[in-house]
Amino acid sequence: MRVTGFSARDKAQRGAIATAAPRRKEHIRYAAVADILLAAEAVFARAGFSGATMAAIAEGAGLPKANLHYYFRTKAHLYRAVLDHTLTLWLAETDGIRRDAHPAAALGDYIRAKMRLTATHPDASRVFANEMLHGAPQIGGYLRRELKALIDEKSLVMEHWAAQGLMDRVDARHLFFTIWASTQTYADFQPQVCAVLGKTKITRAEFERAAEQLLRIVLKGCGVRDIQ
Amino acid sequence: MRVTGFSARDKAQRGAIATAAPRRKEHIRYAAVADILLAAEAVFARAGFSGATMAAIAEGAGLPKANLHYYFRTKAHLYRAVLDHTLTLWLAETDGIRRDAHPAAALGDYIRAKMRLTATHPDASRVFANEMLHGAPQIGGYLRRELKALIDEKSLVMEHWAAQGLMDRVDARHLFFTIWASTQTYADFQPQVCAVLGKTKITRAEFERAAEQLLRIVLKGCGVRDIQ
DNA sequence: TACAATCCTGACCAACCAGTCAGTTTTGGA
DNA sequence: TCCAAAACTGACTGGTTGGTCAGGATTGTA
Repeated sequence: MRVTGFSARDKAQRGAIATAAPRRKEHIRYAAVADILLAAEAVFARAGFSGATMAAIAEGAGLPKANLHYYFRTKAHLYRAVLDHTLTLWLAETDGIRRDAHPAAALGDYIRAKMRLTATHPDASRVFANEMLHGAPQIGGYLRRELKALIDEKSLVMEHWAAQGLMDRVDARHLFFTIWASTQTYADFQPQVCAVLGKTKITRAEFERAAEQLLRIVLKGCGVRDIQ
Repeated sequence: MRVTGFSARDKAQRGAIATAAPRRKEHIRYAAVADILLAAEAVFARAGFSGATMAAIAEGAGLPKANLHYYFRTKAHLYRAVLDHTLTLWLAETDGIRRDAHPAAALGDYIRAKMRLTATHPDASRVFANEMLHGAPQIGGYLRRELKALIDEKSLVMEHWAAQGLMDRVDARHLFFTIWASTQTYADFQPQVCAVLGKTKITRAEFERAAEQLLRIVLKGCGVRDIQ
């Protein structure tokens, strides 16, 4: 997913995204780019854009710093590539929310999927959160276009469900904010969660526990009827 | 509230906190420190610790940079002062959650208060979020001590309410995570909220709308009985 | 008014860091 | 094996920024 409309001619982007291209040493590029993106995600997640250093990312990827600049011209280019990668994860999982589904199943699956995503990709969540906190300079346009359109559409679905008597009439937009915030907090605010739970890490079981309670509260709170 | 245990002898701290002290030019110091903290909060909120520059804060406060260093020895000291200031806001508002209150009123008031705090102090929320994202290096101890103790206590209150049949048996810790996340998201993820709502800023009315829906979903979702 | 404590500031410096570049090594097709 | 494209790298640079400092200005009390 390209959301930034940035540097279509960037070497690394081309290598990472184009699938049909002159074969040759593509696997080298592909592997290097993957390593760099992985290391960059971790560093950007913890330090934000300004706090991250190319040296730290290079060390994480096990490469000399100059090599990063061979694949990604600037730190900003690398950051945008990480963001793009992150956003591909974000929009997914809403497919189940459609008119012909039952809200209990659709919303339940969505919440579970969101929580699973948070558990498996916490750094992606943190990169996204950092970008938000800084005013979303890179992805503002994407949010106003693609995301807004998606949620507008899902709002209609929920209105339809309400009209059918399958659930209460709720503001779908604010409901999404609640679900997003309540799941992502387990990545973004992990230190707080761990501190309050008295643990050093959030276990798989704890994630499931969190998902089940959130799901129960949201479904019951929105008056979602059980599947008959 | 001093949570960092840092530099008790720091001039600015002493000036800003001690109330009984040799009178003299204290008002000058007090006013300057207040200006600096205000400007610093705004800059740290948007840029994080690394992205914030002393020059930007100085400009925001209308002071030369060297003057900042007169009141706060280092950027780190200033940051901790801002965090301390932020945390005084955080722990408040839970007073209403006690055994002899009714959960409908207590939880309702708490959610409204949290949302109001988010609306009036968005930058405080963002500074806090930044600190979390960076692994809470400064306030980890505070979270593990004061915050954990507080939530442990509130958990007992909710268990009591459940035993009385006033609400369902829920995991109070995860419920707090949900409430915190769902309110603070309107500050921390403001760009996303604005984008989805198709607005440029979140109005007072929209905040109330958000609070009321969250409150309704949480209370109904937790099976809180209406006040008879 | 004297004067000491406090407040204020321009100019400067050392550290850090993104980005460059010239030159070397590796790769794989012909 | 040859060779051109691609991959790689150590060393360097210019700009930014946190922090210092010497000295000047204000303040309020005695």
